[in-house]
Amino acid sequence: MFSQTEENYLKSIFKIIETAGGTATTNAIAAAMQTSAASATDMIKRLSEKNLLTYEKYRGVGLTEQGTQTATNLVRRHRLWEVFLMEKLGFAWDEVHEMAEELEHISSDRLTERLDAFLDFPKFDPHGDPIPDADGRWASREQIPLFQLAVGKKATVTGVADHTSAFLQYLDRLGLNLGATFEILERADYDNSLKIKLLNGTEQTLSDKVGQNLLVKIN
Amino acid sequence: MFSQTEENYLKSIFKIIETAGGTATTNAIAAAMQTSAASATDMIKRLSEKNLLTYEKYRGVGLTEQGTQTATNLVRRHRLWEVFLMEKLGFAWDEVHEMAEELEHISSDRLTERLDAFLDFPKFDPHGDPIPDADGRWASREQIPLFQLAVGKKATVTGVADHTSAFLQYLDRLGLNLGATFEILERADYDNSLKIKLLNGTEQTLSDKVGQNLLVKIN
DNA sequence: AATTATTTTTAGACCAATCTAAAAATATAG
DNA sequence: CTATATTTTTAGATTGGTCTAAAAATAATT
Repeated sequence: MFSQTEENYLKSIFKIIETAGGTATTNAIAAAMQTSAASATDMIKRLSEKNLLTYEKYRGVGLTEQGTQTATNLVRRHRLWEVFLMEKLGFAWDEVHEMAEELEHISSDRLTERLDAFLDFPKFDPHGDPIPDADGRWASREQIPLFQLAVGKKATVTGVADHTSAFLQYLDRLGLNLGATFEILERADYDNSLKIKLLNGTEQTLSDKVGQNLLVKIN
Repeated sequence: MFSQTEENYLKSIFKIIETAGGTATTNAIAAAMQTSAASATDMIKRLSEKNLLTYEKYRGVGLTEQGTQTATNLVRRHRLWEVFLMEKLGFAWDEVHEMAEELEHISSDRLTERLDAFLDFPKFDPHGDPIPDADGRWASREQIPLFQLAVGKKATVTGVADHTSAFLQYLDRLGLNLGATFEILERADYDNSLKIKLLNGTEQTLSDKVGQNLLVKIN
């Protein structure tokens, strides 16, 4: 249907619009794809000719109905494969992204649906990000960044805002895997660092940066 | 490492040399890839520059050590994914080939090895074809075409020589899945057709063509 | 409002993979 | 051993995706 490159552009544009809102600029797209603005312009033209993007020169791009649908489906495939790689093949959560980047381009819808069933219709991937269903509907995740929580609250790790290996491995070392539960003991006003206590009794001090990027559910 | 096109050429060349023996001609390669001889020549040059093929103008091509290794690894991945698609996702044996054609290009060796373990290190794929191990060694399949069997013998289906959907679906209808056991009741000298009896008592008449393409193990 | 800076697009070139048409090498036939 | 047929290679063009450099449009500054 579409080339891998086209699909990757589409995913980047989808993400930009999702986070920045409104329209995606040529420069933002080029940066996300780690290429030149000239190349991005070329691809934007191609994708808008295929009715995946709405495009006005110098005014940025938006996604059409079909573009949104295609991008959503890519996200769905990517996250389902991530679940597969972790749950079934035993990979760690910082290893699965690259492989999923390749697997998401396998086009068969029947494969996607059977994989979904095989995995028991998961609603969230190993990073806590929601998996859209076959009709493109998203489960809302009731999660907030840790730093918004008050001292004394108990919380459970449900996801991350920073998907880098460095962060994920650091969390592993801290014992903060997906599903880990802890209590906030105190907050230092000086640098917004947090002291927490895990279920097994170990205490940890978390920087403001961790507090920003760790997503939790209040218990 | 290599492009999907390069990998597909390599696989075709591997298969040609495996069956025809010796060297693969430009025309044979072009036919297998459903393209022109000119395109095949181009790709042959590219692949021999990358040390995957031995090539002398007008004299056909052979595989280098590295070429054989790469092609074997592709066959390994393809067949492992076929096992996955059938055993874990429940696809029928005539549906899995196309999807495996895409999945085999996923490059991670760690993924291949974990998939192999997840599937319990299968030695044969759903069509009875052997799966080479990580070092490129093949399990020998002790299977012969049904037509070579004498009347009165009992046999078990272990594979097929014809991989078309038409044949596989026909076998399904006859009740001759992988692992099905039966006895040869009689052979008609006139057209080499065979009458067999399955374990559940049903009798079937098989044409010579089926006898040629159905691979079995003697019980 | 005029100048400067930034963003975006165009122009022209390149590489991988493909094609058609024609040329060169090899094989076959009389 | 020529003449013909077949196979293979070369030449030149095309498409998708990329690049650099330069031009055009928009935004920011004074």
